[in-house]
Amino acid sequence: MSQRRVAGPMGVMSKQQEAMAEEMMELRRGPWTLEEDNLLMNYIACHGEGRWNLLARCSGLKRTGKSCRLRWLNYLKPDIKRGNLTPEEQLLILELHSKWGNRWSRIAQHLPGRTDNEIKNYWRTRVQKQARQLKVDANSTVFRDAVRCYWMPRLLEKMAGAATDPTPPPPPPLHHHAAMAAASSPFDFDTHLQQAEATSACVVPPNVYHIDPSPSTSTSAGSTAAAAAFQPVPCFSELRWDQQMQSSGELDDGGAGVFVDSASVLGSLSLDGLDLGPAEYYSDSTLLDYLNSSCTGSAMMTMMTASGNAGSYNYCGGGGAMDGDDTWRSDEVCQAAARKLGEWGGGI
DNA sequence: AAATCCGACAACCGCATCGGA
DNA sequence: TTCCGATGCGGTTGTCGGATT
Repeated sequence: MSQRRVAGPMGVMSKQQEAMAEEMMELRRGPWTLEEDNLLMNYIACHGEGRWNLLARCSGLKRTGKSCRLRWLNYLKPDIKRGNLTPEEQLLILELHSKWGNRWSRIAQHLPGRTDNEIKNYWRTRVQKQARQLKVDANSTVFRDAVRCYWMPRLLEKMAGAATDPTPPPPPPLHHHAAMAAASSPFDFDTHLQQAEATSACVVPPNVYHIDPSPSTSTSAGSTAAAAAFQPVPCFSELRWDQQMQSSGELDDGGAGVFVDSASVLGSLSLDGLDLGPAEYYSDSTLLDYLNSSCTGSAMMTMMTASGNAGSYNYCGGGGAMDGDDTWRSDEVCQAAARKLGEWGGGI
């Protein structure tokens, strides 16, 4: 783009002439007004999309063709979907980004109504922020593991929660966790994605995943990572519990931070007044499964130990307490991920 | 109540690519 | 084959509104 033709019969201008013309036209910049939006929409309604520079000259808009195109594609186009990204969409973005990196427009093709700009902003404001808080690079394997093992399951829980009956289930049977895992049917994301690509269809994964239990062995950002699937594992709620326990001082778990140590204290448990029975019947995972599946908001859990000490803990897991972006906003989440990754040798 | 901070998102900028002359 | 306008893409900046101090 180093040279341009001198103005000739085709009406092509030199750079200087172009600058002068721009100056005369006083090209507008910054936010679009309602009048400009109407002008643009009317012009496109009459003449269709494309030929953006021509549009800019002929529509009466004092904008560049680029600016017109961007305004239309990112904001005015009728099929643009507004509002927060759904958990399904967030999950898809995470998954596709792990495959393709910053190929925003390509990712956007799989989210009907969402623009590349919107997805890019989402990534920068939400995802990269979490990476910063974890003090890792957003493209690092460590962070991808955190996404895969913590964030994605959380989103899946939300998706599952939205699709199920809101009434809490009865207290869990023993080994409830294993039963849930066994009930999950496997889902291969890559296969699903390939089918969708072949048909140009929207890729929305089903709610049920099958887990790859070895996060630190995750491979490249390619197909293996994408194929990693998930079960409803105990998630960040576990660590919230853990923090509550440690900070309370009522039940000293020795700082190990594992709920099962505390739960194994002889005694009884109750949740919002509902007797859950002897504490020793509960492993951390069965209890957490129950909490995750039954508590849509906060709940008060009480533990009475054999020695008569009572401890009450406010459980803040479940869908209701983690609506929206809170999933990732909380400091506990970051600390949790950091600690877990440390356990895996993630080296934060 | 005012000042400041911060997150979200719209918009801009520079570069790459494509296609027509 | 070369040139150059049009378009697309990704990175960055600017602006605004809500939250916090």
